[in-house]
Amino acid sequence: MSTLNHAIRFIFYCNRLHLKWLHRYTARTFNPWVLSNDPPCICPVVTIKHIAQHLGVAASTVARALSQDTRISIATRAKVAQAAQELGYVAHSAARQMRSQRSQLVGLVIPDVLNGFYSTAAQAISQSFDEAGYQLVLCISEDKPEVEMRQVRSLAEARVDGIVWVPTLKPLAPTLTWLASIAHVQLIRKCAALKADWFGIDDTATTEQATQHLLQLGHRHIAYVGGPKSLSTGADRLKGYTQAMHRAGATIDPAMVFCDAPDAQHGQRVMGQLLAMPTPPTAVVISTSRGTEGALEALRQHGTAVPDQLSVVGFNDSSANAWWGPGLTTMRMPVRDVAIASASHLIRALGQHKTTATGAVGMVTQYPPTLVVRGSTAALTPNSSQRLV
Amino acid sequence: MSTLNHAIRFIFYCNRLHLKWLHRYTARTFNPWVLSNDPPCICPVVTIKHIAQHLGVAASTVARALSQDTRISIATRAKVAQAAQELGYVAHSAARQMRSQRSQLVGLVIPDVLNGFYSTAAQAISQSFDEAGYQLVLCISEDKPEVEMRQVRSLAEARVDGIVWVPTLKPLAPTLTWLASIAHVQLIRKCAALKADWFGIDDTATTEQATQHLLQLGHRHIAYVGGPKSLSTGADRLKGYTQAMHRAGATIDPAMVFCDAPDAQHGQRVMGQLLAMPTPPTAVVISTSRGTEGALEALRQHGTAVPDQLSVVGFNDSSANAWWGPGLTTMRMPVRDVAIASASHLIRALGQHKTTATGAVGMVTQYPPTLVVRGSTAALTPNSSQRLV
DNA sequence: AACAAGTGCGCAAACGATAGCACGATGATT
DNA sequence: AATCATCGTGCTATCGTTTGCGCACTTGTT
Repeated sequence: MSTLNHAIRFIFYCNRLHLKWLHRYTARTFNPWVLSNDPPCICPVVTIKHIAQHLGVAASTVARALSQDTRISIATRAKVAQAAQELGYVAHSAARQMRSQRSQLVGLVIPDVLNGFYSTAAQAISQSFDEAGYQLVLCISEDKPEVEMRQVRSLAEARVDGIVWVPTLKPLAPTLTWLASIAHVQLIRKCAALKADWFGIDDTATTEQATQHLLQLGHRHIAYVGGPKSLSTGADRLKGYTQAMHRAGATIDPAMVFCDAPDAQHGQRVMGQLLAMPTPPTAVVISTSRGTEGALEALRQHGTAVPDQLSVVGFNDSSANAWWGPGLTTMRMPVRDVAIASASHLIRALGQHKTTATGAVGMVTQYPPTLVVRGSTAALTPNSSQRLV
Repeated sequence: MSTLNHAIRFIFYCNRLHLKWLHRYTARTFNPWVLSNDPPCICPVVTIKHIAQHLGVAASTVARALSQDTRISIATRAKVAQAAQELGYVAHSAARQMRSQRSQLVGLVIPDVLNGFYSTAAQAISQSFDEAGYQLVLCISEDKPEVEMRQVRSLAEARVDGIVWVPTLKPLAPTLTWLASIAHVQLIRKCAALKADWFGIDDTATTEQATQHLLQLGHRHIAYVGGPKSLSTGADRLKGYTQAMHRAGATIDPAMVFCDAPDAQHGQRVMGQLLAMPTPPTAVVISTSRGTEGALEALRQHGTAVPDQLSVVGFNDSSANAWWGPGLTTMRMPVRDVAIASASHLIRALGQHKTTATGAVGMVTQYPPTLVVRGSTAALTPNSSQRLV
């Protein structure tokens, strides 16, 4: 039996060996801070552990001291603050995000930043979020759904807390899926496929006012140059024009209504077409920002007399519009107000730790536009009406 | 020996038992995924662990499959990809950043985005980084050093991989300290206090060309309206004006040289002062973008005849400049090219895992401006010279 | 039949900050 | 004097991902 005895002892030995192993293993697992003797220091960044070691306190104490936790004594807090300062500590937001589930990032998806309309919005939104302690991730979608999709995906991966979004023409399905899981507001344009709080302009009113203004001046042959109908802004602005015309009993010539890409090229080309017509319109309403630029260029090139030969209402007021020829009558929009409102709304929602922007998703906040009358519109004169005969 | 044999077998049995134990233990310790029975599911986000559980493989396998690691069989990779798709997996970049030490974020610090000069740069930089797979964190410093400092601090905390930076007038010391630890390039303006690669315009050449143009037209009494001398751009542009004047033997009247805030208000006010002088200049060089806007407004309000009464050279060409009065002669700058070059340079540096932007820090890349001559400048006529007598 | 090389995948250790729990020390209360 | 509340702090699990190491199994080679 001595052999068996030995064997049993051997078993116990094995047991202890394993336990030791286990112990060493777990011990190695949770305290691997070889901070004091670390020549292979690849990352020269100071962490709270360094501060903790420096002061001889625990890392958690440092963390709490830095976040002004009242449980930590004032004296300790001061010491930690000083050490952090001396050692050049810079917090690591990604690590913080891992636990707190909040990135303090928000995404802004806009089609274009050269367009004064959107750059104004971007500036205001940037300021609002900056003040609220959020960082802004800028995405320029160039109005391309694929680009927008990629960017929204990236924002989702970055776990942005919220998104301010100007939808493109036809957002792709994955875009909507990803967005649905993030707090977000829609800006300027509405996306019917995804219910969300919306902030924008009363687009119908813009063109309605402009058309009414021209009608009151006696014009009846009024052309319209706008964006695509599939865009909410395009449809609403067309509606404003149509409504005003119908109400005044004016007939709409379908050949004088253009809804296409909202860019300068389109504006320039269409204005060229209008001017080349056998019986051109006596007035024109343009309802896109870039389209206005193109149209003005076309008018300049053709040497058209404004407003004698043609009355023009442009879109999106800027100081440059005052310079153009006789001064451009335009629709001025409170873009800055809209942008600030949308940002504030999102910030408020985020402050309440809501994943969806509000309880009542689908809120609509609409700002009124103003018509700024300058020299490019005038009453229908015998001259211009004679041209039609 | 049969007893011993049994004992030995028993030992092995125990070993296996222990291993199993160890296995179970570690399994409980390190795999506490109560994923299947988790009613208290706070975070509804799918992680690689969920995918792993779904497929019955290890999380590491999923991670490798998603990153197209060749060690994982094609079949497994396909299964993982499909499961990720079905479950709606979205990677968590913060967690990735924790290990990889790369955030795929870059910061852009510019003074203003309403200024066409900077919005053009922002657009180009945004596109470049987007294509390279980086996300852009936009910071608008409003030319305020404190704001800039706070924003750079935040960028450092976000551990951005790089920064494109338009320095403010007098960057604060901490700003420079934090920036020094991050790969960055300076854009447009130089910051002497912090050596870094710089991309910008040949600022001296801008005003030199403009002034030469006016001198060739016969002007001698040429005023200058620019930005502050403490800004590298302000100093260089003033230098260009001075050099051209000296070379032509023209005397510079200190009362006609204005270097102050580069905003529209200053431009408008100074232009008003110039026009009110007993012997006003016959020509003026304006070397800031916003200053030009203000000056044009002043000229419009005063009803000054341009170029008969006064020749004007503006700054930063835009389509609006062509509309203004007789067309504005301006200095056109390849802002887009500069911006793209700076972004590409930073992207290249980041690709080489460099912490500082390049080996040879302090590289200077300068692009030439072009003078676009329009109607706002004309030869000195007897009329305008008589006014001086 | 034994051995070497290769393939496919699992384990667990990080990354840095934070929060829950616990523990010792002090002072206050019964 | 014993118990309890309070205060200041420490320990460690956790977030989701990546990666080095290593095991098990398969195939090719002597």
